[in-house]
Amino acid sequence: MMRQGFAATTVDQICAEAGLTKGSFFHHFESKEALGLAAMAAFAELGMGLYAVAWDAPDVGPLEKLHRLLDVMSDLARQHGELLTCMVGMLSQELALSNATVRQAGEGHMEAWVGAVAGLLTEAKRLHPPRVGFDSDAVAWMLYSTWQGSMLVGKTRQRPEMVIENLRQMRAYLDGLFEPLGKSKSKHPKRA
Amino acid sequence: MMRQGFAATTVDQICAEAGLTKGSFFHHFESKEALGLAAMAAFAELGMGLYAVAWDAPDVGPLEKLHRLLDVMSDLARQHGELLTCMVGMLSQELALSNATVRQAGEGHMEAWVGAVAGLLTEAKRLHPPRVGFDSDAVAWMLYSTWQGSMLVGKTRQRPEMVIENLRQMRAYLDGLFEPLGKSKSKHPKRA
DNA sequence: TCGTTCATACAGACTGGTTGGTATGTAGCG
DNA sequence: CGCTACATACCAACCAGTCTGTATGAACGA
Repeated sequence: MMRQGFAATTVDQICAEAGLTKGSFFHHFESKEALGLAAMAAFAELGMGLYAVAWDAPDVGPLEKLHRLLDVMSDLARQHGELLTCMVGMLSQELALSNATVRQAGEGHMEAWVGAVAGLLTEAKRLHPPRVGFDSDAVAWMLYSTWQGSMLVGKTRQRPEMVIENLRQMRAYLDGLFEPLGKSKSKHPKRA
Repeated sequence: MMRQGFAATTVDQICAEAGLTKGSFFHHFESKEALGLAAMAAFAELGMGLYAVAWDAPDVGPLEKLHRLLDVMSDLARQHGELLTCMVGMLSQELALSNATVRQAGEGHMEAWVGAVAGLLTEAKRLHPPRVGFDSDAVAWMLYSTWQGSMLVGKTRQRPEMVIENLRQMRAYLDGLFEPLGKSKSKHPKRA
């Protein structure tokens, strides 16, 4: 589904790759749509597990956690190269306007990521009062949108370096929110 | 295709909506894929026409042109609301990894937008030397990725306000590149 | 220990509707 | 006459989903 999209992926193909038959498929899944939802959920859980090593790190400040999150995302881009694709973004793009169930599921998975990041941003605001205020949710949605867009464009251009470069700029944007000027600029030296 | 994706949109459906028959369809298009490519090209041309009113404005500086471009994009988000979708992003997402022709076409359309924006950024750098240097192409790709991602996420959340808010933050990011601090902050007062 | 029961996990054949694409014909027009 | 723009009829392949059957194994009573 990540390679071909939802509609172009047939149940027969899935069964062949799984080494099972259609009878078995429809024993486990009520419909093809149900599998799509399950695939999204499984992918999201997998991803959240990876992200969690960043934001669940003990004895680490919220700003550092955000940087570690960007590290994880950069690693993903490096490891998966031209095949870096998000199941949630993929199925949402294809089905959001024609399938309300999938749309809501995608929205939910997105909210989970954004909720965690917004929490870190709010905590970071408390510890490092920024010069100009900002809305944690708005910034988190912005970061998520850029992340999704980067994977989409990076896939189309077959250029994972661009995704990493975009993440570098996200880092700069984030730092800019907390370090308006002059402050400890090299606190998080050239990562990613 | 923007509502359902490429694969889920049948030639019969297209013919019905166009008020024509299949015989006629395959007289004008060699295949369904050819229509997809044509749809992408038509959409890109339409979009570039809208963007052009920003970057082809006479007697206007490059930075102002960039801001007008963001104005155009905000207007698009406002006007199209929950249906704001890019044909290029849509078909690229679905087909980039399984259809090389569509992938290259999508890449080409993306490059056209990015090329124009990178040109403006380079010109702006000449006129308003930024405190820290940046790569025009990298920033342009970042902006485009965020634009694509915002449309994707905004569609999934059914929340066009988020797209507009993201564009606001893109504006701030852009300004931050040229106005490190203290300078004429309200040169482009609360637009978007 | 053994037979019975029953639910689960799977296989495989089948179907009715659909799909992209083709073959053929024709109306209109310069 | 010949070319373009369309229509009609048709097809073979395919698709999601169904139906029916079977192997396995746990639970249980005697």
